[in-house]
Amino acid sequence: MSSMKAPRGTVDILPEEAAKWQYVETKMKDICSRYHFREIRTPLFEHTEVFQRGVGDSTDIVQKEMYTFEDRGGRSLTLRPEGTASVVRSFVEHKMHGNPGQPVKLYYFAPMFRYERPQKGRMRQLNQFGVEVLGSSDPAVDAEVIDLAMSCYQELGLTSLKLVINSLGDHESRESHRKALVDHFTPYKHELCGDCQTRLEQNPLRILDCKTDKDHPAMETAPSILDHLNAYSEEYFAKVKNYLTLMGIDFEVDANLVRGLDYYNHTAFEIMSEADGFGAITTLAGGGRYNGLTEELGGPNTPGIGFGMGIERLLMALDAENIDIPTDNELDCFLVAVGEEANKASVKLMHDIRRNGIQIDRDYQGRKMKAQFKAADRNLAKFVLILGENEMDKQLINVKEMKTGNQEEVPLDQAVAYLQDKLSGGKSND
RNA sequence: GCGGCCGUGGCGAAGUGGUUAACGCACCGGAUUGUGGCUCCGGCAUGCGUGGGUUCGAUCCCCACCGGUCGCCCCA
Repeated sequence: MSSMKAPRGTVDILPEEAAKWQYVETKMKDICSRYHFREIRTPLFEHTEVFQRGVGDSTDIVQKEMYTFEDRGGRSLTLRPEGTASVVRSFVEHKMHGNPGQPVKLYYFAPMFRYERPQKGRMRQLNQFGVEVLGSSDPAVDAEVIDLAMSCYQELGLTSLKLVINSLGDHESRESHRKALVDHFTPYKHELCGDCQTRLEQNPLRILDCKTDKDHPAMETAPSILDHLNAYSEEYFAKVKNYLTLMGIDFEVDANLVRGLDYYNHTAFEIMSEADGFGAITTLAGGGRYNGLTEELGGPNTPGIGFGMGIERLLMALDAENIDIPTDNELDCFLVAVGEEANKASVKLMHDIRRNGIQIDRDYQGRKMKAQFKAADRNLAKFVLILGENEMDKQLINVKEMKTGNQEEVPLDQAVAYLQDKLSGGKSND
């Protein structure tokens, strides 16, 4: 019984909900087209090593959240937990650095899998929309990617948004900062939480992100990455901020924003919802620059930047801000057939109507006319076509416009043309 | 992985240690031989997440497990 339910942390997206997904996807794709990004579809799973190297061994994702399995050939495979590693692997594999149009601007719409305890806004199968730009280290690209993400939310009507950005600097800056962090926190090592004691050695940057130790006095005086940026990194960050300002995009700099994945450097950003009642989880999207990741995955040194955006969280945010997604539930026509002859004729008639671009459905329960009309009403049919014995005798159909209640007799062989006229006329009059 | 709360028909929701498990919505049928609403009548859980235990007897008590939910960690 219970094994016949959707696995923990997964959900079925039923038709009513799926309509919203379609709307959102259409909007994203339209925006991507305007920013000249093209879609890429990579496999649902990869060799485990792609994520170990791409996402980073020290990350929570790799350490405890991956769906890893062995296939019949003994290969270790993993359901993708995030999008960037797969896209970069594909970029390297297909040598896209040699493609004519550089940089390569890609987007994807794909399910991700993470083995976690489910809660509001956190699923084991989640869906992300994301983009990646490979082949440019122009800060204008960083700004463009952030702008694209903000456009997605804003064009859907969201307003309670907060954009937070930071710079993690280049390798030299990070090393300098790392040393400073280790020097700073080592004296307090025994006062920090267990995770942070480990982080002190593996990735001291992430101590700044710790919620457990956030009130520790040493946190306040911790060296900021922003004080360790070298000239190049500082200028880079300044340009990104300047471009955002030029576009009128509000942001907040948070020196403690470090992001969970190992591959980030320079620009890191997060977009959060500030809507009431959004729950404990507020991050809608996160991303950043990952120069060096291509080399990690065996390709030539190619700069890159991208973000991932949770669709479930986006829909939650729309809900929290009471934004209704327009869904067209109306049905052009519903056919009411009574009698065996009419039943037979309706099969052919519906076929013709559909081939001519008009929607039509009918009753298949053998119900009486009244019940069929009820069904037509429930399905929000604009027109009901009535085909009974009387109509069959005269080779015509009765067409009733539900909104007005008007009913007309139409010769059977003119039904399609009549409906086309009525339906197009109705649209242009609205 | 840790903690709180929860688990009764398609949905919402009463309920009690002992054989009719309320009610509302939805759905189906009838009153209405071919027309959407309303009204009225009728139908709709051999079952109370699963498995054990306590008991003469459990949906109701206990335990475990599963699932949901909210929060922690972390993230989308």
